[in-house]
Amino acid sequence: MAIVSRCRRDAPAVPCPASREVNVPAPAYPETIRDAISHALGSLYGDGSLPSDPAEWQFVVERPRDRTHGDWATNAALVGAGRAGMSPRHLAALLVEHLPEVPFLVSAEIAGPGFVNFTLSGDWYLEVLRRAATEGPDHARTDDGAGERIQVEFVSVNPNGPLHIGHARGGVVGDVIARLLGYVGHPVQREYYYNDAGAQMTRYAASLDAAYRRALGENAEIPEDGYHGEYVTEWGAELAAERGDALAVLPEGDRLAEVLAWGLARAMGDIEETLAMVRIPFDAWFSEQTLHDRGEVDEALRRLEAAGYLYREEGATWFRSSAFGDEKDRVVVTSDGRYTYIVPDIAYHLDKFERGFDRVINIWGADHHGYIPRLKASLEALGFDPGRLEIVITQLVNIARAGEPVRMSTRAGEFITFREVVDEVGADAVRYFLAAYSPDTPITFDLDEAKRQSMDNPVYYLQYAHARMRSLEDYAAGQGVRRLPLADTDLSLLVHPAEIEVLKQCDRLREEVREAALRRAPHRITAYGYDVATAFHRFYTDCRIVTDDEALTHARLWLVEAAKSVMLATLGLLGITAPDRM
RNA sequence: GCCCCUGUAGCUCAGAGGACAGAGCAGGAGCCUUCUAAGCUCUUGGUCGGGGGUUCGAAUCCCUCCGGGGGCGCCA
Repeated sequence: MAIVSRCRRDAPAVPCPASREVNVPAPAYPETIRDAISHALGSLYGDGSLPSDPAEWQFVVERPRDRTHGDWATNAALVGAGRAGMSPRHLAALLVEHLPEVPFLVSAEIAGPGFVNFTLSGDWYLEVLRRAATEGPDHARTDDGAGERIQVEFVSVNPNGPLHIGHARGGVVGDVIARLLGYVGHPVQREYYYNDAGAQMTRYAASLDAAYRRALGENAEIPEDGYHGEYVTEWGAELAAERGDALAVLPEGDRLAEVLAWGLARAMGDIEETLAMVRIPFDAWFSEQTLHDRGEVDEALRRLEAAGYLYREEGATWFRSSAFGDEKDRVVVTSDGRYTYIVPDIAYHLDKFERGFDRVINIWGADHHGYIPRLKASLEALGFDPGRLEIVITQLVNIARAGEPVRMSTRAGEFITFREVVDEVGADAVRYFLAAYSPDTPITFDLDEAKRQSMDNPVYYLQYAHARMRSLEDYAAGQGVRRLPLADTDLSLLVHPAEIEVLKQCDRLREEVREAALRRAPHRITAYGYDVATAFHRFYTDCRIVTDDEALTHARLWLVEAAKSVMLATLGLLGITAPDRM
């Protein structure tokens, strides 16, 4: 049936009167259009109009950049023209003629070099409203990821000091990615891996021990290669205040073990607390020590050996990672018999896959990117598909004050802690800022600027939209307006361009989340939230919601309800609070 | 030297092969006796770092050159 091709070119941009149909199942866009195109191409192939099977054509159905081109567009005719042996526009015409009837679709027009632009009826947007308003913030969830169990491992900072802003970026990016993956249906586990067993912890203990003894009045020096941050001094004093000289009198080995245990708990406590301040939850905290205790570290090495990828040279044991694309082989056992850090890391990743995750996503800082090839090499050597391990690299976060960069180094100790940043700027603003840029983009967080411009911060723009929605509810209630049931509301009264624009933005939620999840791109959601807020603020300015016109008031209140559910979904995915008033 | 990221409006950044390259901020001009002006409208501003190539079509993919950031230990 070719009915759609005969639709008027000047089809009204505003909705037609609301359909009185009650139980029309809502199709999913753009999938429905894609199916219709495939169907049309199939029948063209079937009747001999196409020389080859179009089933393999890689066409897309996407939003046209220019809004006047309609709601959806496809490049199918451009993609297939070559193989069909006809001009794109001619193929597009055939395609349009063979399109089956599609609910809510009012026109399919050929445009430009051979695009087909699709326009949906206003009824579709009322369908969007109904769904969003009645089902709440979860209305756009999908089951795309139902078959793929994913673990997101992030932050994973060693427990030997406070978190800094770079760690925080990984935290926010990982957290939002996990939320996105969950929204599109993946079973997701969020895990924090901490190294409580290595040389760094020994150094940390020695540093803390020195600070502790200094606090007791002893003449102790923090080792050259130790940790020199202010917090070490503070925590040493804390330990002294808590335990007095009870540890100082122990033999050195026992004392250091005690200090290490205390310091580990102190650092982990600080880290957990800081993460809680910015609403970054974890399902599991995985200790490296447990891998040693269960023999998994030895086992990992044994399996590499059994696979034939270990050899001895210059007194050390090497892993032939270069056989899997790494630039050179790596030492796994040092000449004095100690494992290098990669061994427990290999054991850890084996453990992950043996726990049944189909995919493992690690969020790492840019300074670890060189480590990816050897880790993937180890998985491949042990028979795992390295493609199941995915590393998201976040570029650096620089801190600045009044435009002056602040240089930071954990070991040198000169750094501003994440906790301080949160105290200064607030959890919502920090989360927004850290989520708003592509992980590939280095960012500079200027504290003075963040404070000075806090009222211009886009996060408030989003939150303000929500606060307005809530305040409208309260105002309506105060005027004695009780929203009618949706079925008794005449949504066809919603014809103002600003109203339609709100619904069009609401309609984007599902596809935006899908794309952001697929691309591991939290920043798409901050941008989308901004668009929703813009549409809403404009609607608020252009249309008075609560008026003497009762029917229109009810319709608009339902529109507000739909927008609120989309805004809540967006803020929820970003982990940003939705204030009732500002 | 090798590897990764990056170069788009004055500034900060979106844009994973499509139509006329977008947004915020900054600059200019306006909008509050009515539901929150933390808001809204209009507007100025571009050799997508340079050069080749692939393609019907390139900011996007490939090569090369130039600039910026980061990483390259028997440290984690």
